[in-house]
This record gives sequence, structure tokens and C-alpha cells, in this order.
Amino acid sequence: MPEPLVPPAVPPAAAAADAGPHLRADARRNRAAILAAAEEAFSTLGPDAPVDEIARRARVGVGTFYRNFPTKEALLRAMVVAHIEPMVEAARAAAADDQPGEAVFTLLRNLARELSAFRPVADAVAASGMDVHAKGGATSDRLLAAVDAALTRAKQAGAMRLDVGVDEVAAMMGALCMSDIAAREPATFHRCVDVLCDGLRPVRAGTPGARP
Amino acid sequence: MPEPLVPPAVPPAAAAADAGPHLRADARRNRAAILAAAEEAFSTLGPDAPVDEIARRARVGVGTFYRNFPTKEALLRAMVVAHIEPMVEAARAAAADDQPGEAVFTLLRNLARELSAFRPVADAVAASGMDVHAKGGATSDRLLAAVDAALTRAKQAGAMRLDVGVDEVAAMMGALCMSDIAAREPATFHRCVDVLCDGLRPVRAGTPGARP
Amino acid sequence: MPEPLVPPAVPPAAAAADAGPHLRADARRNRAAILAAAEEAFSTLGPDAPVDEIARRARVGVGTFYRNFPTKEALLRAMVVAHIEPMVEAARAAAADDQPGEAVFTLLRNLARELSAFRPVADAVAASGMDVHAKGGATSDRLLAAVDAALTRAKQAGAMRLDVGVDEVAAMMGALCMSDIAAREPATFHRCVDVLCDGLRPVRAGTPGARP
Amino acid sequence: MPEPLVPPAVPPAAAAADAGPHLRADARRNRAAILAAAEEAFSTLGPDAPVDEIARRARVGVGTFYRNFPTKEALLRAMVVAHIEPMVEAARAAAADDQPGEAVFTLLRNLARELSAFRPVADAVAASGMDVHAKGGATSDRLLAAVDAALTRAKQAGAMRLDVGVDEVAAMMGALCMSDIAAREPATFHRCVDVLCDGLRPVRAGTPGARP
DNA sequence: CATGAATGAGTTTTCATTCAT
DNA sequence: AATGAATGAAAACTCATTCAT
Repeated sequence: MPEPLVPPAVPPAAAAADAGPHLRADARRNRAAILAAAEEAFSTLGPDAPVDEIARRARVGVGTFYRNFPTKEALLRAMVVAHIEPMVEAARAAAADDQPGEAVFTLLRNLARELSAFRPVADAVAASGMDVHAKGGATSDRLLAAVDAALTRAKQAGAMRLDVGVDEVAAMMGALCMSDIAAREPATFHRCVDVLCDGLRPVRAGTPGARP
Repeated sequence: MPEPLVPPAVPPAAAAADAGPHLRADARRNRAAILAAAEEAFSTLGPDAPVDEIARRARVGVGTFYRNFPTKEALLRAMVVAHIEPMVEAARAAAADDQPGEAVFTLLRNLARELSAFRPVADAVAASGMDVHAKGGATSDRLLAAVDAALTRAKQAGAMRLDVGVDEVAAMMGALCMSDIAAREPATFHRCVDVLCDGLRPVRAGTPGARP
Repeated sequence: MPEPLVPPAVPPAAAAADAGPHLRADARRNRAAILAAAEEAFSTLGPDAPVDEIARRARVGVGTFYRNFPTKEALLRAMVVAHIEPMVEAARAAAADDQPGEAVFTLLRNLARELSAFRPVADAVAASGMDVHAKGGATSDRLLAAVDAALTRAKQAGAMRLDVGVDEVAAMMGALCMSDIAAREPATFHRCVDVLCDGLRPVRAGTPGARP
Repeated sequence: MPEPLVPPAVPPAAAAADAGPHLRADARRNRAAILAAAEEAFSTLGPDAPVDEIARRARVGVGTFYRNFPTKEALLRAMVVAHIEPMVEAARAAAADDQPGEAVFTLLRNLARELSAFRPVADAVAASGMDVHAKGGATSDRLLAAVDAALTRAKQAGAMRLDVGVDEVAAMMGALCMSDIAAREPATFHRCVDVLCDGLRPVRAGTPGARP
């Protein structure tokens, strides 16, 4: 059974701070601080959180911000990677799990949590005009592929309906997690995720025409 | 059977132009033009579409804009109302329909269309920092209540599962329509809506423990 | 003899304020004020005079600056035109003068004055990275053509050496006026202009020690 | 006859690297590298070439830059000296030459070349707001004095007109070399230098149509 | 009333200079 | 002594809002 693949509540900044290969200790600390501050700023201030504010929260001059990220867009890209990468790992682990049936559903629940945390960043990305599906395409494609693999194995194990594809799963999970219910009404949100997962299980035998 | 509850493709600006009780003809025309222009601007330019641009598209000076809406936020509020009101009407009609079973599902499909069209506005609202659920709360509550009534009647008619509430339906429908799939992948979007509707139908007899 | 074709010391801002066809009175005043302030600012503060400062000197908000000139570069272009246009006029008048011999030399002396006043702008243009010879090419070409015409008529009248072209005259006049002697040492500057003009006169037969 | 007074194409950085009396070998190398890099940077990037860029081109950290030059202005001063000093030497050599007649003209042609190479630096100096004539005054005065001496000896030798002074020669040569014709139109530039030199030769008695 | 010019705070980004490693 | 990370004061430009015409 897949262990808590990704450190649950920890902002993924730390994980992604090691972007540059050879970075001085303080530089690495700053990079991480900026990523964390950005996370916080976008959550608190919305998608238009100014760079100055992010720098201030990271207790860093604007100059340092721009030394680490040549552009606000560069920061956003780094944040996307920082968020998506662990999800890809988790999805791959789930696909490789020897109990694929349970693994997918645990994966989906984990993804739900991670995606919810990703929302502010995604909004900022959208607001900044850059197209996630164009730029980070590679990135999000990799996630999709990994999830697809996990779904496929679950189907082979007979733990999932055959008539739904990644596209639908991604669309509905994505939509749900990008909406503000996740933040506003966690209880309702989790119930929705459950319903969604539930709907993916195979229709039991002897159920005449249950669902087309 | 529910007639075309809401004038389908027509932008809802015209409908809501009559906000003020006694407005001179040209004033009303201006208000409507601004609302329509705003609709277009947010769709084209994104949630940060500037006031100047909206005025320009409405073929109106900025001054006129501010005579009609004291604030950009006021415009957004008006747009929210303009979008939600027809949906409320539709929901009420569905609740009053004498074939409640079919009426809800038609309603939901109509809401899906309307909500998708509402997305640019909702994004602008979100970006502007104002909380829809605080400010326009009354408005969205009324929609929720109307939909709830329709759902209840459908349940009474045995056309819908008893174990899902408005909250879940709203959450999932809302999420789906506010996500960008609606615009990006209409086909996938419609399939998701179908799946969702489908999942609301009652579990047929002889289906042992199909879904909890 | 050509009268002082161009209002000598007056900054050419006023002359060029009428760039837009239909401009409100105050708007036109502002445009002129900005051009004048820019002239002053570049002279005083050097080629990197900030936009804010120009606006301040024009007693105008930055916003007004940017309403009048969408870009700092646009301001510079306008200033170039404002400076070059009168010179073109002067050159054409000189070419049309019925005493072409005297007209050219008066013209050159006038151009010397105008070009000296143009220097701060030219420096700002150069510093801003835009290429005068590419962008305003049309403009400076027109000046060159007009001067060429005047030179040609003077040659025909036997008042000028035949073995020098516009290119050389422009190069030397331009260089002299763009250098800082004009501002730093007016006396030396004028002597140099005289020498230059003097060198353009035809070499008289049998005139020993002709030039003073 | 004056030998190649100044090492023609070699950037004068090396020559001026020995500003400090006792500098360790690598320190001297750094200083020279920075001066050379600055030369290149100003030529390529214009008068506003940033310090970071100069350091980068010198393959040196900014810190090292500031260890060698306390200020960007200090660098500029050093560059001015590095350029002017060889010219002073050349002028002195010309003044001491035993064929003063030819020496001056060779000198002037050499100065033309050196001054043209000096332009980017001079522009940077001008853009930086520092006044060459105030700060480096001593320096440029020494050049002027040396040239004056050379001119005087040429006049004594009857090789030059008596009615022009250093001021005029300096003004015109300086202007010509600081203008962008030197870089843009070398052919025209050289013709202008020739004309200028030509104009300095004594007017022969009874020489009709003396100048080609 | 309508218009669009004016305003200025706020945004992203650059660069000379300082200072910890 | 060298390095390059950190700093923060500008600079160019945008946009919601006000106000003279």
C-alpha cells in the first residue's frame, strides 16, 4: 500500500529549492524562502501578489528576488514544477504499486490535497497570461501520463471502470481542486472527492443497466 | 416540459440593464452597452481587463462608465447579478414544472451552459479581491435555494438519488463550469456534465449496494 | 536675403505642439509644456533625464505624460521632428532665395544655432538606443535633401566650391554642433563655423593669403 | 620622421594598467582585464554598459571590480587617462621631431584614429554626468599643451598657417572624432580629416585653385 | 449629462554598490 | 584577496478614479 507519498501539508518549496546545482548555502536558503513566501503571498493576496511583497515576506530585497528568478514568470514556472514534480512521483509510485487497486484511490485522494494547495499558484499563472498548457505543457503532460499509467493498472486489476479515461478524471479532479470549495468547505470538498472516486469503481455484476 | 428557460446565447447584459427604476432611454442604452462590453472585454482580455478598455468597447467615455457604476467593483456586482438572475428564474421554473424528473436534468444542462459563460466574470470578481460569497452572497444563496427546490421536487418524484444535496451538486457543477475545460475541450466538458447528471439518477432496484 | 527663418532662441516646442489635429485647449497646452520641459530636462540633467522629472517640470502627472506620448521614445521622436522641421523649412527657403550665394551661408549659420540647441535631444536619442538614422531617417533625409538643394544653387551661382558635397558639409557641421564646444565656448564655436563657411567659398584666382 | 607614435590598434588598457605602483602580478592582470573589458563593453553596449557586464567580460567578480576601482566613475577616469596619455606622448614626440612640418600632420592623423577609439569612453563619461573638463581637466590640458607645442613648431617651420590656434584645431578635430561619422562612414570621415589638415597648410602666394 | 484629459499610487525590472563567504 | 549574493533606490509604464470642459 502506498505510504503518504508526498509530505502532506509541507509547502513544496523546500523540495524544489535545489533547482540550481551549485548554490551557496545562503543563496539556496533565499531561493527556498522566496518560493515559500510566494506560496503564502499568492494564497493570501491573490493571483496578483506583487513581487515586492513576495520579497518582503521572504525577508529579502527585490534584487535578490530577481537574482533568483529573472522574471516573475520564471518564479511561477518554478512554482509549477515544484508542485507538479512530487505529484508525478506519487503517480509513478502508485502505478508501480503491487496492489494497484487500492493504490489509485489513495493516489487520487493525495492528488486532491496537492492540487488544492496548487490552486493559488495555478491562478497566478493564469492571471499572468502565460498558458500552463503551452509552457508547462511538458510538465503537466508528464503528470497526466503517470496518472494514466496508474489508472490503467487499476483497470487491469479490475478495480476500476473501463469506460472512463484520464481526460475525464483529470478534468473533474482538476476542476474540483481548482475551485474554491476545497478551501472554503473542506468537508463538502472531501465528500465530492469521495463521490468522484466512488464513481470510478466498477459497476458490480448483476446490476442491470446501472450506468450506461 | 421546461421550455428554453433562459434565452440561450444572448448575453445577459440586456436583461439586467434595467437596474435603475427610471432611467432615460440613452442612459439605459449606455448601461447595457457597458455591461455587454465588459462581458466581451473580460472574455478577451482576461480578468484584469482595464476600465478604459471596457469603456472604449462600449463606445463611451470613462466618465460615463463611472456615472453608471461608481466603481469597477460595482460593475462586477452588476454583472454577477445579470448572470445569476436568469439562472434563478430558470431554477424556479424547473422547480415549478409539472414533470420535475426531467426538468432538473434539463435545468442542470442549462446551468452548465450559463455558468460556463459566467466564468470570465467570476474570474474577474476573484481577481478583484472581492469575495463573491460575502458580497453577492444573497444572490448566490437565492440561486442555491432555487436549485435546491428543484432537486427536492425531483427527489420526491423519484427521479433522483436521495443521498446527495445541493451543496455537492453545486460544488461539482460549479467547479466543472469554472474550470477551463468548458472553454478548452467542449466535448470532454459535456461528457463530464453527462456523467455528473447520470450519477444523480437513483440507483435502480436489484442493484445490491451499488454505491454507498 | 533670408530673414531669420526660425525664431532664434525660442525652444521649438511651441511650434510642434500642434501635432494632433483636434486637441482640447488644455491638452494642447500640456503637450507643449511637456515638450518644453523635456527640452529643459535633457539640457540640465543629461540624456538620461527620467520621465518623472520631465512630467514634474511640466507640472503634470506622469499619466498625462503617457497620455501624450505613449513611450519615452515617442517623446524623443516628437522632439526630433520639432527640431528638424523648422530647419527643413529654413533650408528650403534658402534654396528658393533669389540671392542663393548669401542665402546658403546665412542658412549654415542659422543651422549651426539650431543644431546646437538640438544637441541635448540628439544625445538623449542616442542614449535611448534608437537609431536616428533608421527611425527618423525620413526626417533627417529631408533635411539633407533641402540643404543639398541650397548648396547646389549656391554652386550654380558661383558662390561655393564645387568639390565638396552635402555629406562633407553635413558631417562637419553636424560634428561641430553636436560637440560640446557650442555650449562651452560659444566664441570658439562661432569662429569654427566661420572657418568652415569660409572654406566652402570658391578659391579665388590669384588671391594670396586669401583667408584671414 | 615620427615612428608609429602610438601602438595603433592595441587597446590602451595594457599601457595604463600600471596605475598603482606596487601591484601583485594577478592584481595588475585584473586591472588590465577590467579596463579592456570596459572598453569592449562601452563599444558594444553603449555608454550605459552596466558594471556587472564589464566584470563578467573581464572574467572577474564585481567585488574585484570594486577593489580595483572604488567607483564606476573611477573606472571612467582611469580609461580617460589610459586614452589620453599615449596621445600626449605622441604629441610631445611630434613637437620634438626634427621635421616639424610633416610631424604635425602625421600627428593629427594619428590623433584622429585615437580619438575615434576614445569616443565610446567619452560618451560614457558624458552620460555618467561627470565633467571631463572639470575632473580630468589637468589631463586634457596636458594634451592640449603638447599639441600646441607641436603646432607652434610647425608654424615656425612655415608648414602651417599662423592664424589658427590650438583651440580651433582641437575643437574641430575633437568634434569630428566624437561624432558618429567616424564609425558610420569611415570614408567620409577620412576625407573630412584630410580637408581639415589641408586647411591648416599655409596659403601659398599666387596659387589659384590651390586645393583639389 | 457625456467626454476624455489629468492624476498619482503601484507594478515590474535594472543597476551601482556593499558585504558575507 | 576574490567571489558573487544581497541590497534598495530609481526608472518606465499602467490603471482606477476624479474633474474640467
